Amino acid sequence: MGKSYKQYCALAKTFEIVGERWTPLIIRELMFGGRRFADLIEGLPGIGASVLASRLKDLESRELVYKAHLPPPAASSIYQLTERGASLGEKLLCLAEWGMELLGGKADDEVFQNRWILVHIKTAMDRELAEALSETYILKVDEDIYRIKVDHGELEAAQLIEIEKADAVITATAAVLLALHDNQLSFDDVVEQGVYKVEGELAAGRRFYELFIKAKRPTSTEVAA
Amino acid sequence: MGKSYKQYCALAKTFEIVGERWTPLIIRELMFGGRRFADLIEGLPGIGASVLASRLKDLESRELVYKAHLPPPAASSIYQLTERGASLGEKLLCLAEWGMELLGGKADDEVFQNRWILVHIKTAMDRELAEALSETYILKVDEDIYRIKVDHGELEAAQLIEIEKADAVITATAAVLLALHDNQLSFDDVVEQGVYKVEGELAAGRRFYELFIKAKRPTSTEVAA
DNA sequence: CCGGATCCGTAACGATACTG
DNA sequence: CAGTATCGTTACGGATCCGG
Repeated sequence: MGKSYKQYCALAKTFEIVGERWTPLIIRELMFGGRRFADLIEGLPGIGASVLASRLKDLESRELVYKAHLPPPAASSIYQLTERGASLGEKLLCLAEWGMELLGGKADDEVFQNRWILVHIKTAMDRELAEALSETYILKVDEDIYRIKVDHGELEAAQLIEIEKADAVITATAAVLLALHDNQLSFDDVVEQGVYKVEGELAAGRRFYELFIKAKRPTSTEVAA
Repeated sequence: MGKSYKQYCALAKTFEIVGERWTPLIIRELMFGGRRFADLIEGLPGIGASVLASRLKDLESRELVYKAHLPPPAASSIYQLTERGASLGEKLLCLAEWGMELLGGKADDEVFQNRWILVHIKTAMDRELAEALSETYILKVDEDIYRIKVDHGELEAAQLIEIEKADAVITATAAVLLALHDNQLSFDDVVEQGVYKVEGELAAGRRFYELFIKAKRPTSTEVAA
């Protein structure tokens, strides 16, 4: 695969793996559950099938990813993170946190997939607020359903097939969530307009917003001041 | 520069910068003080001058690095991290922490530079131990001198021109420090053999070892069990 | 349809040489 | 010392094709 840096340095060794094009994004895609080859192709627009195959082989050989052969009648196989691979994923979120400021409003030529909201949620969580909480939310974005569970600062997020019970079920479109995060809409407005629906406790729905969506970075008006 | 992923995702945006070959290592090189073009070439064996120039331009344009023109008679200029660049460096250390396990003993074809000990120290620090401490160490490795200051969990590390006073001055070769970290030598042995010299408080010299050098990962015997 | 392998044109990289 | 210029080699992106 890529050339080694030939340096006795932990940072260099890590970036021999994760510094190759697409590799960190492949790990991101696998962070919230196993995915098939075709799913990955779809989630990574622009990647070539040959590059993906090659990256997956490399990650398998390093035991960061393994291929699980589903029993018939599925007749398909999915790629999953090993425990070590998942621990790398957590570290990648450190960098995502740094990159949060690079994210202004979404440009027209940029792709966004609902699933990435979970990345956002895991990195943007207000840890101070989360310390005092123990709550489970269901988030419905378009056709996708996610479970987000906070337990005294610990966060668990996953994609679901069907709705489970939770302290609050929140329904919104990706556009609304992004606009909320970018401070283009206020929480009260979206609730009032019915585009951020909360079933269950309304206060829990607000806590979800405070925890995960509300921008922690300066708004454009604050920057101007 | 490198092609954009065209994804509205903080992780993708970050890796458009730091995912290019050499870029994370350039930031590593700048983490402990400004360096000249030629210094960088020397610290990054294998990089081409054209690639380095191009990476530095990119980092400058993103305001992660700036070029400081030293006043005459220095007649030279150095590259430095901006504050934002330094904050990225801190995040990179998260990944270095993950990669620590990839570091076995040093291979013969691998390069090692004394300065990287500071990377190691910043990522390997035993945080629990550090919480209770407030101490400054001088580390002399071959011709290089470093100041490492711990203050209740906060760590500050820099390269020095000359020795300052500190709680302990430790003198050792890089080979000894690496062998210590790899558990090939014990602390008591190296002190007794005089290859890990401590001026000042001996106990402080031992704390330095416990804090920064002692391997936190399983030894080969523990793995076998 | 899924999971690739193969081929091909283009862009990035590494090494060396050259310049202010 | 601080780069730029050139050139051969490698990696990537896109398309096509193939076996299960």
